[in-house]
Amino acid sequence: MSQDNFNYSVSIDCVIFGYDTTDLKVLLIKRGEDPYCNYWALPGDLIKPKEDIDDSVSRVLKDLTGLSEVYMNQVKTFGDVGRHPLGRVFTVAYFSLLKIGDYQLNPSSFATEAEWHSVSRIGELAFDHNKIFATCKQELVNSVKVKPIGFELLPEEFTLTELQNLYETILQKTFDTRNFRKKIHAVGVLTDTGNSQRSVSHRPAKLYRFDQEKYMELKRVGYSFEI
Amino acid sequence: MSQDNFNYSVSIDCVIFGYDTTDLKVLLIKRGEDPYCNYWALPGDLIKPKEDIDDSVSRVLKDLTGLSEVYMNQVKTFGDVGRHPLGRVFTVAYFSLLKIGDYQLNPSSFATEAEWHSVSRIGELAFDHNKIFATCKQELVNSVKVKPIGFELLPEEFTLTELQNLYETILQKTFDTRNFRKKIHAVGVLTDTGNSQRSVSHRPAKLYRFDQEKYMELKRVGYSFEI
DNA sequence: GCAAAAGTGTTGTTCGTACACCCATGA
DNA sequence: TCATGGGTGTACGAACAACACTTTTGC
Repeated sequence: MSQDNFNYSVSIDCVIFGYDTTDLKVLLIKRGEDPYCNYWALPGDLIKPKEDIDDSVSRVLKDLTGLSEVYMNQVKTFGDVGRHPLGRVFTVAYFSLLKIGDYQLNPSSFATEAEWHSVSRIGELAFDHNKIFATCKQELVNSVKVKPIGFELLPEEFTLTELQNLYETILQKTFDTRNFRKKIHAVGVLTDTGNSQRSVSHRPAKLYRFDQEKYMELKRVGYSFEI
Repeated sequence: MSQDNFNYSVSIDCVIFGYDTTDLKVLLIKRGEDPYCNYWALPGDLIKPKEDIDDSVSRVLKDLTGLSEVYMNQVKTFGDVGRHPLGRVFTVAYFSLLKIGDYQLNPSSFATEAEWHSVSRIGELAFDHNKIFATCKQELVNSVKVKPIGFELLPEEFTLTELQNLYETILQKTFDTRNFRKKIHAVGVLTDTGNSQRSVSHRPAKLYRFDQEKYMELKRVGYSFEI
């Protein structure tokens, strides 16, 4: 293997999902330079020479949102010959999930502008980012059916109605309230916090918390979640 | 983005599965050069400058086995800083499935030696190939539960017992014969060929064929298979 | 007391699982 | 005729889907 073989560039791109009580959103940045200047794009960056792939994603997430320990999941690598006008750039696509309330735009971010967009209203993105986005959204749908990752999108304490709305939004279908609650309780990864909603003009809902330990235990014994 | 950013190399590696009536196998090559000279390794190659990722995999498969149109599936990209001693090499891992009877080692292959190994008896492989292999094997297990890809590993015409053995081997569990057949027939992607086994010293089994069209139709209407 | 969302149980149906015997062939 | 694997149906229990009314709060 000669030096001639080290001619490529590799980046990561990240489909960052958030959820704000009614709507599934994705965080996009507006590009400030060519190519695709002024287009909305997925946040991403070139991988640095001494940086593992996952670390590169963590860095981008941290720079952009200020958050560490964000849920993330490698989805697929895109590398078609013509996908980047400046040369052969491979990109490793991830999706990640964050609690939208925790997020604050980092003003020193490399992007000129970052904004949440409804996943149902995404226009034409830079590069092949529409394709990447579609793939990652599908992967979110597949994952959410089988792993209890929905919690990553909700605040620490949440009501069962909020959880149900989240699942209905992502999976684009409705659930029967009673059956949904039965199923969730059967899974057994929720803890009743003892708290309730306050100052709502109807019967206040109980607040629950996701129990990471119970989930780990279930995973250990080979449990498979299915909503 | 300056020229300085085009310093990396990208390869594909392929976990090629085959099945020979009792055993799930993987095709490994023996490396003829350093690093890891004389180690068994996953077949793979650097991606060429004008070659899409999938095309690169097809090329490697064709060179090695003579086969085109082999089932293949991108699994994950590995790119840890130290994974390759000669520089920063990312590798996109695929698994693929082929009918072991169709395979003939191409004598002009780039490998010094290629050989089927039982998946249960894999030694220490070159680079991080043990990790890649484990990831791909797990992905095969996940996929086979939910997509009828098992057929890719069997000859054109096969018996239900062969199919059951295949699933039992991959999933490492046993199925009740009657229940297995009920489920397979319910899926409805098998066609009775009208043929039977010949010259077996017991009641000859019917031969079935996988019906690609019926499968496509099911996929179109949003069907989800579950064995 | 009324509007608004929270919360809760039962029943019928479907699906999965467990289980044992006769059949067709070659030797 | 015997050895070998091929092929089939039923009954029970578990899981899932459908469905309506009472409760708690703010105004």
